[in-house]
Amino acid sequence: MNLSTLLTGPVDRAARGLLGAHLVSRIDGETVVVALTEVEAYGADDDAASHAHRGKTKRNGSMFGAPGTAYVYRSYGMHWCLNVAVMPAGVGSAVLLRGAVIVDGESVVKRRRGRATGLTDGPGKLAQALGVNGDHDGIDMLTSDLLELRPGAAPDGIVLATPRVGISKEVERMWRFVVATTVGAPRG
DNA sequence: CTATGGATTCGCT
DNA sequence: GCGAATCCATAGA
Repeated sequence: MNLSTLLTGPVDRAARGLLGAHLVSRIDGETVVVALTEVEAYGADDDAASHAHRGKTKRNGSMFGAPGTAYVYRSYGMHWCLNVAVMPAGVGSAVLLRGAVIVDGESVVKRRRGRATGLTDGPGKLAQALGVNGDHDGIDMLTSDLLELRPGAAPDGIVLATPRVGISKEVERMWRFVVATTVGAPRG
């Protein structure tokens, strides 16, 4: 199955299927490549934990974009979080990219993050590692050179489904997917 | 108009 | 383990 097909389908399926996919960032002229190891699915009206729950707004508009559209939002006033819009345009579903392993560009990431460990094991960290900020909201990651999503090898390990992190509603929905071989998988 | 509440991270204890 | 840092769209008056 190709990425476009995957991203047009149900958001929990898409999230699970994105594990192992590669994300290539060429932001600021520096290349960083990561392989996704931790994602969360966020639905539309029926998912009270989702930003799209109360409909389309200026802030979450990209969530309603075509499959593969980047939805970038500011979290807690200081961090950026990167999501991939899922389902046909007009439907507010997205997959939050929470964690990854670095495939290429580790030195760039260390410089951007200002540290040598814990580089990409959290949504804010991952966005910073890739150089993603509010300017990149709305980018089509299936066609952009700046931020490109491309198929990768299936995850080498068991995939766990757990409750999502940091939310207060819909806690029982098992929509966080983590590759179990990720050593020290956070808050599992 | 003002108040509020986060899909978090880091440093200090 | 705990709390501070810090933005701004949304909701309510």
